[in-house]
Amino acid sequence: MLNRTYQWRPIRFRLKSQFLIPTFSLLFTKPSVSAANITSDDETSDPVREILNKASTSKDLFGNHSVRTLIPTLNSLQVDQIIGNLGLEDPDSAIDFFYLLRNEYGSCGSRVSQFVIGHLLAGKRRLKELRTVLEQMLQEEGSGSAPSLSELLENRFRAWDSNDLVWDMLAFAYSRSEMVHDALFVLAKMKYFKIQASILTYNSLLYNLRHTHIMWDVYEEIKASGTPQSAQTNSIVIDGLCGQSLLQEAVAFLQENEGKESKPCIVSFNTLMSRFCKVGYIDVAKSFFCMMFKYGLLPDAYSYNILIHGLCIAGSMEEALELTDDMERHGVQPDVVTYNILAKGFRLLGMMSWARKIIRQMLLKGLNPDVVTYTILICGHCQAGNIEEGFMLQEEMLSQGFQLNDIAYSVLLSSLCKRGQVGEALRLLHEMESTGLKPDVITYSILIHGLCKQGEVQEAIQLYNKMWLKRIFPNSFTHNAILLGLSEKGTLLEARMFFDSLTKSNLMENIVWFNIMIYRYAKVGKVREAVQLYEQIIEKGITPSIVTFNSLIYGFCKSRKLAEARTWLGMIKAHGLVPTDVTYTTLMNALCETGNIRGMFEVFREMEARAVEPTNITYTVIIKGLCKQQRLQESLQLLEVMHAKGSSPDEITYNTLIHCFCKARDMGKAFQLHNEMLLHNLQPSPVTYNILLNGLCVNGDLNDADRFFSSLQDQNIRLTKVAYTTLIKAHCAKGDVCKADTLFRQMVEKGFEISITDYSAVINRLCKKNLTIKVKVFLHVMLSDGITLDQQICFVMLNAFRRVGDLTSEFELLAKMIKCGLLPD
DNA sequence: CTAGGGTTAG
Repeated sequence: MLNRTYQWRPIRFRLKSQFLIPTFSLLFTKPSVSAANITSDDETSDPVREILNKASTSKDLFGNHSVRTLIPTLNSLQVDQIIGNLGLEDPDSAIDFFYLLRNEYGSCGSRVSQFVIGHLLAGKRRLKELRTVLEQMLQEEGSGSAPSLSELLENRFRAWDSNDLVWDMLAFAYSRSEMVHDALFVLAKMKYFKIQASILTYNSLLYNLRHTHIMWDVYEEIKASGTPQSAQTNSIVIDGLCGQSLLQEAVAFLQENEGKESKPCIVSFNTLMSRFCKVGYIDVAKSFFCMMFKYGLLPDAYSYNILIHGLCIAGSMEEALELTDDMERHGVQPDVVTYNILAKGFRLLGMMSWARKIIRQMLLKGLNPDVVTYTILICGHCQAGNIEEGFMLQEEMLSQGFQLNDIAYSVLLSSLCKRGQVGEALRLLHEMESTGLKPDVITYSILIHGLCKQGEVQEAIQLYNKMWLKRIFPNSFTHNAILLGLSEKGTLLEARMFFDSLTKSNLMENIVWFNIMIYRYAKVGKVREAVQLYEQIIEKGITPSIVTFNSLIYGFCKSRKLAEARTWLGMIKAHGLVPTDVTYTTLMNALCETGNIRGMFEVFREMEARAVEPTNITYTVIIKGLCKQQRLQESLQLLEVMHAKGSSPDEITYNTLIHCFCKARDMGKAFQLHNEMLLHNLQPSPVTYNILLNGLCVNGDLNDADRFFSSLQDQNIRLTKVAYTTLIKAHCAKGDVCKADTLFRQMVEKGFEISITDYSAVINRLCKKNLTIKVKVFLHVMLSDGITLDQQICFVMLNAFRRVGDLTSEFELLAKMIKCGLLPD
């Protein structure tokens, strides 16, 4: 007590303050807090004296009306004076006064007052409150404040009772607020004053530093300081080691340190199991689960949930359900998390009816769905393409008093983007922002990817820049999207430049960037460049993925180097990877294209032998192969197989078959297949119509083709340029130039871009029929369209003019050709 | 220490 009053003595403080007012006033407002005790009355302002008087006479200080009216008039100095005095006389009242100020007037007094209260709380071992007071202080001070706060504690409070405890709590609060450097500064000060830090403080610091090697310094210091370790200490180290991908070391650490001094800790085991599940070693996790029993530990709900989660992610739902039963048998009740994990497992497998069954079970248990439950359901519906159901669930959530979080919004955004409704997605982003949610790097990446997929790379880059402005930093996913957009929309060179800048500026290079580039090179037939990138991957020690190899194989197939493509199939196995449905389908497609149907079936048999499930694309390729051999009945049978297997044929499957029947001059069956598409809710594409139109032109009456074409136009069905050129060519060939002319004009009016090929197609056919007058008309239109001639079409026309004896036109054309440099002389 | 969101290939 004496010591305490000594520090509070106004004499020393006043002396100092007389010289230091300018700087000190910042921290201490004005001289002594306890001045009221000692100094003459005129130095103590009236409200302070009045409140202190009331405090000594009345029991219920704060129920007193006149005190209540005085409080709002107090300034910071006066608050310090009251707290300082009350603190000496009546700590409880001081604390009450402090809370009253904070809760009802939103003021916390100066740092001095806060530290006074801190010491009083520490003295009464009200540690949680002490932590709150300090954490609030640190929120306001921010990082880098440790030196000034330490100085205050050192100069003004060192001799106070419980001062050691406040120091420790200050370090702890800094650590919890993730101001690690400040925490270390305070710890250093404490070491200097020989104040022992508590294990809680050490653990918190250890936790914050667990992903760095400094973790060991803290750990060594804990040992050196002789502070008794808590059960938590070791599990933090274990988690840290796992986080640094040192799983072996983590296990070794557990074996060395657990169960020797104290009972081993469940948390350590849980941490290890969770980490091993995450990297796919579920069997290892299971063995830890069993080991717990040997150590005399009973797994808790976390242990079960972690293992159930691991099983669900691996798709072993049966085992996951068994373990859930086990859990109940051992008297550990499955909780909301357990059911959410199971529901997610079924969702991942696309088994939404089972997921709903799980949720029903949960409801029967009297557990209420939470935001995560709803998010899983929304995700499941969206995944199945039913966004509308997703939005209905959003409504339900809101009516249940849940607010959608950023993850639920991301799920909805992502499925809108996948459907190509990026505009809708952007609208949803605004809705999200208006509810106060902050889109994060994932949300932005989804949108950027959506925009890039739609070819709106400029907009994507704008969003990318906006993200930077909001200090949300793009990650490799974001860059994937931009690279993808550039490679699809821009030139290959542009994409390569962006790719090079990515690989140069990023320490962690991403296999997906390489895969995107390799695929692009493969697609345009630049296998050499693709292989060069593959060599770079190997040189840099990056692990290639199955996509890398599939893209390379695709490249060799595109360049008709099938033997090499097969060699690369061997490389997949050499790298410990497994060929996928894409691998085999790519090869099968290439063999089919070259007419090697036997080879195609050989690959298919290998695929079956390796138990790789064929997809609808695989079946479509086989159908294409069968069609090539005119095995029409078999291809129709395969279509039935697809329906039966639930491997739904898509629009391309039908287009393949329709094309095949058109070629076989069976237009009836072709149209029947078209109707079947509609029955299966498959929207025929412009390609479907081109195939049918061409079929009618080649096999049937041109009038049928015309009628079909107009009916499509009447229904406002989207058609491509090919539909027009198909009909135009047919009319040219049959000699109805008038009709061809009309269609050509229509095509131009629709805004399609017309090239020399389109004119050449018409002119070629007209020339064949010696319809040179019409040729001249088309030539004129073409030239006025700004299209330049090429040598090939000129010679065709010259020959035609010569045949019909139109010398004038022949010379005119020759003159034009010389002007364009199409003739040597 | 457990549950919910984003990437490349035919």
